[in-house]
Amino acid sequence: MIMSKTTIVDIALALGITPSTVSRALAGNKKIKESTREAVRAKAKELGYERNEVASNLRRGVTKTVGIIVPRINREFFSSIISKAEEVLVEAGYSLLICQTYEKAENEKRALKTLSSSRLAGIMISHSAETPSSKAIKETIHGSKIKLVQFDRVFEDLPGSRVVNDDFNGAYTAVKHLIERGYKKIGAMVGYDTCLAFVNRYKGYEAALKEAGMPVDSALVFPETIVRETGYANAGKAIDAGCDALYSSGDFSALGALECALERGLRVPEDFAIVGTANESFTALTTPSMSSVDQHPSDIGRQAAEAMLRLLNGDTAGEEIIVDTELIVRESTGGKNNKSNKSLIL
Amino acid sequence: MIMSKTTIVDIALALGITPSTVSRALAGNKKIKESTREAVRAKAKELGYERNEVASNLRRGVTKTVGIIVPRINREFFSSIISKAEEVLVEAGYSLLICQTYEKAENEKRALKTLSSSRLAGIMISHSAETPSSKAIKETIHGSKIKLVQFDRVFEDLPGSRVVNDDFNGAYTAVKHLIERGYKKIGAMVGYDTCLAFVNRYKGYEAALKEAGMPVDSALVFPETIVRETGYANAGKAIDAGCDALYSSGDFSALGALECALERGLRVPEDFAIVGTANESFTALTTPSMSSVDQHPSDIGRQAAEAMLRLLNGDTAGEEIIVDTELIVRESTGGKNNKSNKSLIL
DNA sequence: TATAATTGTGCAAACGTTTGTAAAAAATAA
DNA sequence: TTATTTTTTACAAACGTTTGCACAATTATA
Repeated sequence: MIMSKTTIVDIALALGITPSTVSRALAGNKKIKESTREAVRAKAKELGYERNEVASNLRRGVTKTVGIIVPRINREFFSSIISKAEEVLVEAGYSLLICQTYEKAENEKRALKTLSSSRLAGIMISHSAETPSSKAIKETIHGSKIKLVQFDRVFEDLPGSRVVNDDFNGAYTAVKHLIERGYKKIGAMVGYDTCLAFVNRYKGYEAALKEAGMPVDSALVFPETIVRETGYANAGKAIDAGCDALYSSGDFSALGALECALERGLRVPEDFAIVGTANESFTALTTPSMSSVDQHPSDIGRQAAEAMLRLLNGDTAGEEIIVDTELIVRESTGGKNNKSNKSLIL
Repeated sequence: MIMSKTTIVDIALALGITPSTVSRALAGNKKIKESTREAVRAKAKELGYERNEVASNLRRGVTKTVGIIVPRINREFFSSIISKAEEVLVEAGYSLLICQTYEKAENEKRALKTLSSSRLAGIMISHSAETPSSKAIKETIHGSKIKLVQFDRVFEDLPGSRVVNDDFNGAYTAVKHLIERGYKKIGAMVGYDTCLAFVNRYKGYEAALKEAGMPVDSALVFPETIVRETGYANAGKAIDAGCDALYSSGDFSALGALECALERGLRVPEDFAIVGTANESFTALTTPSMSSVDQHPSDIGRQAAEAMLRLLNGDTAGEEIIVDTELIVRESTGGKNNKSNKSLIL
């Protein structure tokens, strides 16, 4: 027995009332008599009624869906953000649509178009590394009531809210830790200067050195070093230049650096120390285990989602939220073999 | 200048034609004169027209959105599936909505309701471990034209397509490998028997032993062992029972087992061998590195998405797709220190 | 030239809901 | 009782698109 979906009209007909009353009753409108509301609810249940969100969305001019745009879904950092954001949004009655850009500006543009076309309530975005400016988003947002929350990788000239790590402090703390452990020549593997997060981390590195009265040597700073291969290669250069420690803007490049140091017969952490960024779960499992700056991606996801809900409720026009970082000290900087890692429970 | 979105009516008015013609022109309908089509396209661009998908969806009775329901997004296995599925679906003009169940049957039910209410074109689902039967899904699907693709964790009494690993063979190959390496008493850490995948893996384990003329001792089989803690605990029991090798249905339990063996002073792989399942990226980084059965999650994601597209196109009523597994041999079973791992490139 | 076939557009209804306004019903006040 | 207020429900339009059918315009056939 194939049955077409029941509508409010079916319910109205069955009860001898009008669709508008049914609609209001189901919405819990106080203007509708308690007894009618009950009758409607009962009949709805009886007929297996399910609201057609599409029709509702069209009429209301906005959906109960939020889109999230990230470079890649299968990156622990992003999937943790998405996971928590989904939890918060679902709790508030919203759904989450995902798009990934693979770091391509072009894909980001396409994703924005799709989301805008679907009249989403809001967009949460972490820009692709290749996106040169906020132009494409500005055009999408302009004149539409769509709400915007940027996280992690943000542009500062866009409306809406932003959620970022305390990147400066994360790097500062990591480098200060290296200094306190007695390392004398500390290099840095950093990212792209189009990206604020990387710039701020570099500043933190610089500040920690200056505070300790140590020179900042640009020959020991390796830009655009965020993958394993470049980490491996540039660690070699750093070692050749006499570094006894490396701060890295990423865990994958730190992993490459660790492999390079070990291959060269250096003892880690006795001869050479490494601290990474992101606290990817694998950092707890390398030998030696790696110190890393945890970015609390779950918190970023929660904060971003909550900021979105506030925008949607009209509670705010935009805010800037800073999520703190946390240095996890492990063997690669002389800590204990702390293999525990929440993300590896299951 | 706040401008409300342009509609096809605006375009029609501007060109002195009707909305229906505009609609057809934009759809590329051949019945519309080439010159009109061009004029419409030009005007649409000029006015910054963007199709209202919501209205389109309502009229057509179906959306261009597919929902995906998984236990957890931030699990490497699932995020890899989602990532590839998203890529395939976007390519075909669909969007992807995500829901996670945290392994709770109740959340799965709610997710299904949401997706059904939003009139999605299809649902891709990997069931929560706690979902006892296909009942909830059956009710959601029943009488609706929504398409269903199950992957990884499936029920066999549901319509639509299924994408699963060759779990039997994955386990069989892994255990056979242990036998060939000379291990004599091989235990198994398996999952829940409500889940077909786990059952099939157990069968593969059993088959490999039988084929080699080795006894299958139920005292060496540890059910419901998929997390690190139970892996650690049950590995202790296995060692006490005289095992010299363990096959595990998961990498996290295998990790626990590895830690247990090392703590007890056993040499891995000389005294004790371990092979896990899923080839999580961390398996390449432990010391010793761990052998594991790769499930090719990306392939699962691609196959599931393509199966969904075929269902949506009406090319098929349902199919069963088997994705092959691949044993990655590393140090924990006497292989070389193969640290390379595609998921760790960046 | 008339007729038929073909091609290109217009008309209007429909998708299922929400909501402003009007009207009916019930309750209260005069 | 009638007038007034309050409560409850109905009416109808709207959201922006798609699409079956009808009709007009054009071209081909007789």
